[in-house]
Amino acid sequence: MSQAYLRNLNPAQLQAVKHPPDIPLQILAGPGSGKTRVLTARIAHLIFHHHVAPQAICAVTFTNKAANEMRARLDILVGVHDTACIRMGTFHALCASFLRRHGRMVGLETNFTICDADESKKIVKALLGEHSKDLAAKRISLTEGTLMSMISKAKARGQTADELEANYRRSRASGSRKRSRLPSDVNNEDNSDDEQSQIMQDPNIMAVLIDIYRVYERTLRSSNSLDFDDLLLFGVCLFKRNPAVGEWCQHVLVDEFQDTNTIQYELMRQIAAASRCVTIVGDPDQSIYGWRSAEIKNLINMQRDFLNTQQILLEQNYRSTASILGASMAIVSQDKKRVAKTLRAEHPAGPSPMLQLFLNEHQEAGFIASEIKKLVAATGGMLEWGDFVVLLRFNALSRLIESALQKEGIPNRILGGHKFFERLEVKDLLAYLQLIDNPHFVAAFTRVINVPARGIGEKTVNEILGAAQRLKLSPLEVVMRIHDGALPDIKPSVKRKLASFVPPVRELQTFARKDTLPSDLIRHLLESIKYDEHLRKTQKDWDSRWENVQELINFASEVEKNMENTKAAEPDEQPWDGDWDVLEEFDRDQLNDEGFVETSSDAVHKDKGTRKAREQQPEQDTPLRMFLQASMLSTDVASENKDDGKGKVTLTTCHAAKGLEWPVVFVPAVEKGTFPSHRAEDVDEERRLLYVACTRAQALLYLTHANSRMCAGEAKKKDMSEFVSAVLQNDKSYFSREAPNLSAGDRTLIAQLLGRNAPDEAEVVRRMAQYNSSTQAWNASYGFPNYSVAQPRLAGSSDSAPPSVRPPPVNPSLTAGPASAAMSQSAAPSQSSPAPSASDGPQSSTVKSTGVKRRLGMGRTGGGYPNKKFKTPGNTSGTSNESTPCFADVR
DNA sequence: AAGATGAACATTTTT
DNA sequence: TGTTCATCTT
Ligand SMILES: Nc1ncnc2c1ncn2[C@@H]1O[C@H](COP(=O)(O)OP(=O)(O)OP(=O)(O)O)[C@@H](O)[C@H]1O
Repeated sequence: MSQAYLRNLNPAQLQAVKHPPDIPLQILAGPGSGKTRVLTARIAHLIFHHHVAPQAICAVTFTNKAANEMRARLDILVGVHDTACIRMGTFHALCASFLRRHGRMVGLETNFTICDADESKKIVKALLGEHSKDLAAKRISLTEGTLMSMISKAKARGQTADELEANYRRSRASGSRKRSRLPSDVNNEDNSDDEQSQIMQDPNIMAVLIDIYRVYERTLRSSNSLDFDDLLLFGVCLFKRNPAVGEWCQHVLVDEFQDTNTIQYELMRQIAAASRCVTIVGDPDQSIYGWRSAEIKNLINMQRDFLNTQQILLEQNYRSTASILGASMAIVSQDKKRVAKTLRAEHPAGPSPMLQLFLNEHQEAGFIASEIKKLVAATGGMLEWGDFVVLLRFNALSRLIESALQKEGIPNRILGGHKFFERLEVKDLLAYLQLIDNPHFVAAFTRVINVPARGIGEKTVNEILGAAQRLKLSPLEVVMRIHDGALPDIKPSVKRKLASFVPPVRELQTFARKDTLPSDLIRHLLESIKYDEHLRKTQKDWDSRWENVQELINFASEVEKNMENTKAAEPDEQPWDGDWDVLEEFDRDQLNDEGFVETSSDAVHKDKGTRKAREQQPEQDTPLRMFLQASMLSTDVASENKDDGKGKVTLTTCHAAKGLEWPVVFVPAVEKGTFPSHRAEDVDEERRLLYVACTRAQALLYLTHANSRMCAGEAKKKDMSEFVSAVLQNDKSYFSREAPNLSAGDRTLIAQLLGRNAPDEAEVVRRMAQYNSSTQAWNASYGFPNYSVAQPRLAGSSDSAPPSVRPPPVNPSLTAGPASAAMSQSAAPSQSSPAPSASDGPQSSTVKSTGVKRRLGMGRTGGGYPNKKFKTPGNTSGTSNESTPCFADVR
C-alpha cells in the first residue's frame, strides 16, 4: 500500500524520489517531465520510508492554487490527515502563518494586517502627491506604479531605504560615467535596461524614491501592517533572530525554484538552517518572473550554500505530442544564452501546431470560438469545454475573446482577470473587517469612513487623521471618542455623521471578540450599514456586485470549513508547540534591548498597539483573522471553488498558466509588441513566456495573430512575433497553416494521450453535421463573416465585405452558405505567409445545411455570469451590442 | 461634499 | 477600448 506512490515513475524520476534526504537535491527538468509528480512522491517517500513526521516537512509552491493541487495529490498518496499536517503553501502564506504565531519576536502584533498591492499603491500615490509640485517644476513624471515597483525591487533584494540611499551615495561617489544617449536609439533591445538604470541614477528621482520609500515603510509599521514583500522580510528576520523557530523543519521542498527571488531564497536557507535537507525543482527555461526580481542565480547560490548539492535531470516529456514539443523547443532554442537540454517526447507526433493569421482581432476571436466548437464536434464530445484554454499575454486581451465565446454560447471563465478581491464591493467589506481586527490599519479606515456616504469628505478625513497623530491614537479611536463626547467635535462638524458609523463598528467588534464566524460578521455588517441600498444607489450594475457580496460570504464559509478540517486533522500538534513559551520569553528579553528592524523605529505606536492588542485579542488565530489572511493571499475565489473550473473554457494569462496543462491551447496575438511586449525589459524572458504557454498543450496547439489590432485606442498594423518568424525561417515544417481536420487516427492518438476512450465514429459524424448546420444558420442569419468552419479570412483579402455589416442586412457574398470558401481563396497571401487552406475538407464543405436554426437564440445568452463589470450602453454610446449578436462595426 | 461631465491618456505579467 | 482625473455645478 505504502509503495503505491512509487508506481508510474520512470527510472530518473524514481532516482529523484529516492535520493537520500540529507543530500541537497536540485531536480532540473523541462516542462511536462513530471517534476511536480516527483516532488509529491518524494514527500510521500519521506513520510513512509524515512519516517519523517508530516508536520516536519515544509513544501513551498509558487501559487496557492498549486498548493491546493499538491494537497489533493497528497491526500491520495499519504492520506488526508498527514497531508493536513504538512506545512505547505507559498512563501508568502507560510510566512504569514509563522508571523501570526511568532510575530512578537520581530516586533509585530499578531493582528497585523496584510496590505495588498492596491492599498500599497494608494499609500505611495498619496505620498507622491506631496512631491508633485517639486517634480512638476523639474519636469519629471513619475507614476506611483513605477515607484512602487522600484520600492518592491529594493525590498526583494532586502534593501531598506537607508541601504538604498547609502548604496546610491556610494555609487555616485565612485564616479559614475554617464553615457549620453541619443533619443534615436530607442529601439535598441537593451535600451530599457539602460532606461531603468538611468532612472536609478537621476538624483531627483532617487531623492524622491528614497524619501517615499522611507515614509511608506513608516506608514505600514504604524498601521501594524505588512505588504507582500514584508511578509518575506519579516519572515527571514524571524528565523534569523530566532533559529529555534525553524527547528521543527526536517526537510524543505521548493517547487518552481527558478522563479524565487533573493529574499525567498534566503528564507529557504533559514528554514533549512537546522536540517540542511533541501529539495528543489525547477527549469531555467521557464523562468518568467524576472520582472518581479526572480533570480535564476539562486540555482548557483544553492550549490554554493549547500555543500554537496546534487542534480538530477528528467528528460522525458509526458505531457505533449512530439510535434508540440518540437515547435516549443524550436522557439526557446532561439535564446543563444540558454543551456541546451534534452527533452524527449513520450507521445507520437500528432497534428502539427497551427499558426494562423487573421485580418483583425475580431476575426481571430471568432475563429477561436468556432474552432473550439468544431473540435468538440470533431472529437465526438471526447473533448469538452473544460479541455480548452486561451493563454494571453495580458488580461485585456480576454475581452474580445470572452465575448466571442459568449456569442457562440460557449461557457467560459476568466482566471485572474479583474480579480475578485480587488472589486470595490469586496474591498469595502473587507476593509470594515480589517478595521475591526486592527484599528490601526489606516488604509481601511479611510476607505470605509464614508461608505456608505456619510458626508465625510477628504477635508474631514484629513482633520481626523491629523487629530489621531497628535493624540497618538488610531483614527478609529478618535472617531469613537468624538462620537462619545470624550473628544470635542472638529471643524467640519462630524459628530452627528458618526452616528451611522461608530455603533455598527462597535457592534461588530463585540461580535468579533466572541469569535463570531466571518460569514456572519459580513451579514451583520451588510445589514447595519445597509450596504445593499448603498450599492443600489451608487452602482449601475449593483446586482452583479451584490452577487459578488454573496460570493464573499460563500468564500468566508469555505474558509470556516477549512479551518474546522485543519483543526480536526492536527488537533494540537503544532510543530513548535513544545518550545513556544520558552522561545517567547527568550525573545522578549532580546527584543527589549535591541528593538527591531530599522524601519520600525516608531516605538510610540508600537507600544500603544501592543497594549491594546494584548488586552483585546490574546488569541492569534481568530476566525476573522484567518479569513482576512486567506482573502489577502488568494488571488481568486475560483481556485477554491472546485465546482467552477470544470466544464468551461478557461481564459487566463500565460503567467498564470505556469505548471498547468490542457488538451488544447490557443495563444492569440502572437505578434511583435505583444510577444515580446513592447515594454518588456528582457526579451529572452518574453520568449520563455511563449515557450511556457506552448508547453501547456497536450494534444493541440494554436498560435494566432492578426494583421491589425486595436491597441490602446487606435488600430495598429501588426507583424508576426519574431519568436515565431525566426523559427519559420529555419524550418517551416514546425507549424501548419491550416486548421486540422481530425482523422480517426488523430482521435485515437488524442484519446490515448489523454487516457480517454476514443469516440464512436458515428457520434463524430452526427456532431459534425449538427455543428455545420448550426454555424451556417447562424452565419446566414446575421450576415456574419463566415470565418467559422475553420475558415480564417486571410490577410490581404479585400476589406470590403465584413466591415460595413450593420445589424441585420445580410452580406450578399455570404448567402451562398458553404460556398464561402471561394471568398477565402480570393485572398492574396500576405508577405511571408503562405495561404491557409481555403476549404476545410470533407466535413464542413460537403455536409449540407439542414436548415436547423437552433442556434439562433444563442447570440447573447453566454454561459453563467461573466465577470461583467461596468455599465452597459444605456446612454448615448453609439450602437448597442446588447440585443444584436453581431458586432457593431469592424473597421 | 457629491455628482456629472468631458478630456486626456495609457494598457504586461502577480504573491 | 475604457478608465482616471480635473473641473464644473448642485
Ligand atoms: N512517469 C510518468 N508516466 C506517465 N505520465 C507521467 C509521468 N510523469 C509525469 N507524467 C504526466 O506528465 C504530465 C506533466 O507532469 P507534471 O505536471 O508533474 O510536469 P512538470 O515537470 O511539473 O511540468 P511543468 O514544468 O510544466 O510544471 C502530467 O500529466 C503527469 O501526470
